[in-house]
Amino acid sequence: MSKSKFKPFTSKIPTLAEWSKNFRHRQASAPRATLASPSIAGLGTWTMTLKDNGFKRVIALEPVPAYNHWITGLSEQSKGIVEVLKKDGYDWETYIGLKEPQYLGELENKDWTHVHPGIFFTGTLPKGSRGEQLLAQFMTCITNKMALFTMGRIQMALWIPDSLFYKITAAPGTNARCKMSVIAEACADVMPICSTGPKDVYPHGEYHLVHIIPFAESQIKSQWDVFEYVLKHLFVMQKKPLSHMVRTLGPGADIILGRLSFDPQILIGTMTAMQLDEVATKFDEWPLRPRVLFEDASVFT
Amino acid sequence: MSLSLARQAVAKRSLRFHRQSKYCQVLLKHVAIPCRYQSSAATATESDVDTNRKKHIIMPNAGLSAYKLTAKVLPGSVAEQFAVLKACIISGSMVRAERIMKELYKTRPEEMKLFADVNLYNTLLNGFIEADPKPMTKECLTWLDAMKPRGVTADADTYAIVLKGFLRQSYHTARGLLVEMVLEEGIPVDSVVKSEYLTMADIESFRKMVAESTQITNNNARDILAQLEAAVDVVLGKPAEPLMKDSIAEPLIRDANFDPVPEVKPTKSIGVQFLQEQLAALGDPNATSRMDPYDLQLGLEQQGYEMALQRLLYDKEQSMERGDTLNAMNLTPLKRIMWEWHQKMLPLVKEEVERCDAATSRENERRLYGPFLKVLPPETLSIVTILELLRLHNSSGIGDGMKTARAIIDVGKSVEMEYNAVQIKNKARGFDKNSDTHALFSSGKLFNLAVRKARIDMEKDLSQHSNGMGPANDWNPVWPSTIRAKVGSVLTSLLLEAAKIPVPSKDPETGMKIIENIPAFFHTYQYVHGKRVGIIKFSEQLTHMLAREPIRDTLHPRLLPMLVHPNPWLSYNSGGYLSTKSMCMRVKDSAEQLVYLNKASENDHLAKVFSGLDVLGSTCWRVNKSVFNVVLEVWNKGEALADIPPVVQEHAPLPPKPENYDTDPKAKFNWVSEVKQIQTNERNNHSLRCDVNYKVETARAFLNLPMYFPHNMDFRGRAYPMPPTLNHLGNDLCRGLLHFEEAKPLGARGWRWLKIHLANLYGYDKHSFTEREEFTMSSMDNILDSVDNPLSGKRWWLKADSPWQCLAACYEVAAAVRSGAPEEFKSQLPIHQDGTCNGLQHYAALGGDLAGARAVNLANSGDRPADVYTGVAELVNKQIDEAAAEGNELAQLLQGNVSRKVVKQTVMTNVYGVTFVGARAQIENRLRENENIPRAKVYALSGYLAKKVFSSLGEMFTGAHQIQDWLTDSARRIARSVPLETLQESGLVPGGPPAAKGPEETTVKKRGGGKKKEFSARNPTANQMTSVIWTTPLGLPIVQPYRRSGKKQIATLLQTIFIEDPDASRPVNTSKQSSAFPPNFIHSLDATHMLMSAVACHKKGMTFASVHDSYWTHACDVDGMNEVIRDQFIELHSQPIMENLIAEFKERYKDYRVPRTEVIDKNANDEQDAAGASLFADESELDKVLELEKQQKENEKKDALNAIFGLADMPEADGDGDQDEDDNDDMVMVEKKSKKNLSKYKHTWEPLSFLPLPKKGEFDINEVKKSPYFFH
DNA sequence: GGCAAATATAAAGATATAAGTTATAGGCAAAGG
DNA sequence: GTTTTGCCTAGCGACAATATCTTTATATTTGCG
Repeated sequence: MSKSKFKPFTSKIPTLAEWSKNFRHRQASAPRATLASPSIAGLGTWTMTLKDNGFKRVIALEPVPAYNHWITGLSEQSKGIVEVLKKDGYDWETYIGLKEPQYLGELENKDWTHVHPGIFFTGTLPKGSRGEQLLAQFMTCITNKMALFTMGRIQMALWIPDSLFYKITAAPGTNARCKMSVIAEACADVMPICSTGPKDVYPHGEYHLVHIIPFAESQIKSQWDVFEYVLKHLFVMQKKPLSHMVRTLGPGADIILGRLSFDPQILIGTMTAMQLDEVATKFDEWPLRPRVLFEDASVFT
Repeated sequence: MSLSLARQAVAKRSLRFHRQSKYCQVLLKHVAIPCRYQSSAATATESDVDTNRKKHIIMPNAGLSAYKLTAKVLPGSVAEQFAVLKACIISGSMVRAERIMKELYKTRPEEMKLFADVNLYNTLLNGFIEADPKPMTKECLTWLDAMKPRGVTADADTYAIVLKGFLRQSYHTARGLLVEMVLEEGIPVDSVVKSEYLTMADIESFRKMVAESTQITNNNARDILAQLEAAVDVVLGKPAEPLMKDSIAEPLIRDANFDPVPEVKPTKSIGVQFLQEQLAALGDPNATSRMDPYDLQLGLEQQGYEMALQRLLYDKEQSMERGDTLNAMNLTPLKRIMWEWHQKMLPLVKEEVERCDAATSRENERRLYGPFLKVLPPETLSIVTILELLRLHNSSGIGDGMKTARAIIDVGKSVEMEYNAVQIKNKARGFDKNSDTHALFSSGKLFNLAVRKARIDMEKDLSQHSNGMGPANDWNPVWPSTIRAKVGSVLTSLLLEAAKIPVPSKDPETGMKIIENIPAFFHTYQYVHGKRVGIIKFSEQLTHMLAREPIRDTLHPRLLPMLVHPNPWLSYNSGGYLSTKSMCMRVKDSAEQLVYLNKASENDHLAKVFSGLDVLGSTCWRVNKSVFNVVLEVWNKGEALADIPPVVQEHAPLPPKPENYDTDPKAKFNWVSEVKQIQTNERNNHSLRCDVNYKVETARAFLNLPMYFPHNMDFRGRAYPMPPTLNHLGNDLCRGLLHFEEAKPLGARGWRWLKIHLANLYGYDKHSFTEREEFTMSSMDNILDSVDNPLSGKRWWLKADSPWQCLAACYEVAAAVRSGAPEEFKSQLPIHQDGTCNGLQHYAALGGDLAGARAVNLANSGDRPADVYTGVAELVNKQIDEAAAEGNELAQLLQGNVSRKVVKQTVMTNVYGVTFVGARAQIENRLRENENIPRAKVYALSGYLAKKVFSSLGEMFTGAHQIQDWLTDSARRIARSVPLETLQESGLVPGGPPAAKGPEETTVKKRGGGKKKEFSARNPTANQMTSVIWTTPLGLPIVQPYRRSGKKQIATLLQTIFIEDPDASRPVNTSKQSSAFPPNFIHSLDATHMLMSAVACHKKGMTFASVHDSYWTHACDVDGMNEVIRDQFIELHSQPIMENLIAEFKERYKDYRVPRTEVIDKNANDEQDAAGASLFADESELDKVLELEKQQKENEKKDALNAIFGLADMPEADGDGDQDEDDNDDMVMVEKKSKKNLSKYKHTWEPLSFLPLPKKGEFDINEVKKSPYFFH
């Protein structure tokens, strides 16, 4: 049942035209710039596609000299459309640098009622922990309007590995439901565009292109640190009811159960982002809640 | 003191000997025939070879099935069932017990044949007899009859139990049994009467039976009855009360200057005084202060949780009596709340027990842990749980909490220990024998190996498996950790439910004030490196409460220093504390170590090791009151000083959030980690402060009392005191707080050594003895000032390397000086003689390394001690200068910056096998402290320097390095090796038993068929089960424990926990085995040297203590000890240690095979070599490769392009496919090319062999005798 | 009432979890095309 | 079947990942004649 909820992807590769169809509204609003973060090999290709597809300016983030060389070549033949920045999309500093006027500084647009008309972020996330971490971070940045999203409600199109795709799109009650799906659910539309076959790309594995459009307003209203604390603790056991897991938030935290608008017997994994946010809010209001919410046993010698 | 007291003790006990004729007789039998042992000693040289061979315990490889039989390793599930069985018997659930027995015989017949011994049966039978409400004699007889067919021979205890049962029912049957016993089993009647399963009343009823059996006509029966009567008379003819208080017992506290014990803020006391208070409080007012120390020690060990409970109860009742209202009760808030928890928890425990009783066969968990909840009353279970949880506060680096796994296992373990303690206490008859041993030991006789042997033999005569404690033949299976965890989790979860704290709060909606009853503890989780860790946390309110109250209420003391001599080690698990069962070796999760130790113990190989440990334990200590007072003052002031951390009142204010906290993840992250760091620091400081608090508390508790530290060993044989908090291995503070009990006049030499000692402690230890002596004399003003105004004066002592010890030395020196006649001053201060880089000393001795020997003072090297670190630094500097002259930039930067300190750590850790990386890190740290070094260059410089240090070390200690390498290599070979049988069993080598193992075969197939790789020379890891094992010159078998972890998840009530599975097959960790072998081997040698020296010192009447390679004695005995140290070192190294080692290896690993990879295609190999060479040498070739790579990448790119967008001209899959194939072709060609050039390898098994030993150098070990700074 | 098949249940094995990589890089052993 | 990837990185003393899903093994029930 869980699987049937997802749009099945054919291993057939969509053509560029097909792909473009999915971004029709974008074409209408004539994008002025894009960011590409070609994190994995072979995707200089991706940059090239963007170049050939009506973007006015493509800023390519590529820190690895070997690949950088490649993109630079691309840049040269692109007549100034493609611009190479030797920065890593993984680095936080990169996004500060991008706010410089010569890059995206001019385009900053604090109006979140509309999707940012001028900036489009795209790239490929690597398989493994790094990519996962990065995607999760993108989502928290959206909901908190941090980093890239200080510049506005920027839409993204990301190539992500299979496993990540299932996680980020997991609906309440599904097997892949996790912290990241909750945050994604709360702050953005995540829509599949197309997929690769298992061996189409290196490193091997299925990749999916997802279109991420931040909501005008995140559903997470509680204080972020509190929400994160609550989320982290509750998701230790998703198959247990909230009434059980809420106790792990603090001694006597079950007192907030009666203050909720829904049945506390609900299983964690089936809770919606809004419900979780409500828990976080009530938890925050609870006078006896633990003072310190940072509790990383960061024990290094 | 010890002598007079000991003599008294002996005299006193000898009275008991008369009563306890059996012990007396046996003891005399053995001791009175010294020639038996002398003769063997006389022929020792002659039979040396023989004994040497026997000295090695050799067991089948841990991977072989034979191992399980020989080593008698109890499988986990059986161990679990045994524990349950015992718990059932103890709690009277005999029906269940019987069912378990039947089930065991049905499902585990083989194991039962091996492990179901007469002691098990006796326990079971006794359970039937003592069954409530009436003896289950029928079942008893059934199982008695079942013994013989199952190969279990009934013994006197068996019959005692059965007879006891029938005496209450039918004299007829009893008589029949008696006759059967004597005639068929040949068990003498009197041995039955002596059985510890019989009470005096039981024996009394024997008499009654005899009296009522006058009409018996059968001759045999009459005869036997007569014997019985006689035996009964022997026992009952004596006073029935065995533990008569000796009124002549010397009062424990006999210190002339008995000081009033000052109060420690905020805590009061633990330990002895605690015990005394308790005893006094519980209506034993007179006995405490004049109690026999032996009994007091027993009391101390046995002040179980019951005591704590009763104390709580007592306090409570007292306040009630005083008419306190509930609110104004004279209990501290904490105690009151603990009482409430206890009250709340009791019904919960009781309910749980009932639920367990009612548990259906479906409720497996309850059926498993249920019986264990019945071995102790609910009151005890409750208090144990409360106190254990409170004790674990802040353990495992968790702030205000503990890891769940730790908590529940500890609770379970505590329940088990308490249960054991209660068992022992309830059977007081078992103790006399023990105190006899103790008396014997106190007299010093047990250091005579012959007497020791006699004593051990005697114990063996009396009981096969005596542990010196409790009923000799008790069958007491240990609770496997799974059981402990489950039992602990039940109790813990009940406590979590019960323990609440009322806290004022308010409703956030209405703003109404309310009281919330929040849990004192709660179960939660934390993530560490993405892994969940279960935590039990204290609520903040509880933490605050704890902080305000003395630790004595929450810290249930355990393993305190002893008041009397520790019991001598008679077997691997008998010795040390009087009634707390302890192991002579600290073994963690390595069954193999235990097996070898046990075997060695059984075969009497450990006598010398044990007497060494006994000597260490016999050293009597006192708290140094002068130092203690200063410590106390500092502590109460809350000042940070020396090792004492400051009091931190409130949390430090958090740093302000940065401007861009809400927008920049980096900024946020930095701030969060800063906060976390602050929190960790606060936590660390707090636990440091707690640690010091425990130490000070312990010191205070023993302020006027003698202290003994029972010792045991780590797996290499290094000795450690068992009391964990305050001991002489602790930090400077601990050491400063302790000195010898005995005071000995300094004499001229001692006075000199005292002065030298002070200089050493100050840090002035690289100079000649005379210079050091002068240093002390010239510092006299400072010393006196330190003594007179330790805190208000110049605080000179604080500048010392070891301030507290230095202060102690100052007191001693000052007192000596002021006595007017220093040489007559009686000193208690231990004087240290430290090996100079002891590891290297042993290496140098083994390698016969001349230069090395000089560098570490094995040979005299001048009028000052040679200092390896300086030596290495000099050598390095020389090389650097040369390199700098040649223009090496790095060397130039380093010139003049390489001090002794920079290289010290690396040189020191070199013997531990530090790697280049580690060494570089160390040096890096040192270089960073130096401002002359440009930051950016530090890394490169440290790498460069590390290399130089390594090469210099190699130069200075050639022999040592060769040996180190040889050891590493040999260990690697061993750890990779596999016994021939394993190969034969798996059919890799012909010649094995032709598939005799039916079931074995199938299981192997099952496993192999699944997913696991097949066992072969190429893939041997899963079957590499061979640990490196060797025997020290003293006979201690050493087993390196490094294996792959075999942890499994275990379900408990709170969560699953992850613990080592005792049944898991755990292949060795080859690299750890080999890299750790050299240090372990050397440590086993230095441990040997230390134990030898300990015994030798003791023989000469010197007090001895040690911290591994630092040997301590009274000042006046330093010269004597120095001689001993050297003699023992020479004796140790005069043996062909390395030759013995290799011989042992060859014997132990006879017929072992090592996987070997060899090149079979010579040509291919050559080709590859050529190709490899060209790859780097030939420019054009290199270009070609690069070109190829480039092209490959291009193809990849194209490929990806096609894949993603279908941009290729040809539509869809076809084009892609072609493209793919083309690409692949290219790539394959490249690969093929390289593949063609690759050599073929063959994997084979070859016999385990060793490299020849490195050649020994010229150094003559006897030089040590003449080296003044060997230890200094 | 006996035995085999089918089903239920338990044990064992796998996998995901969090989230900046923590400053370093070489040697050796596990794993996999 | 041998290159690539990955791990750890000075020893001992002080211990310890866990929830949940998947697969496999074992126990129990059912079904049948």
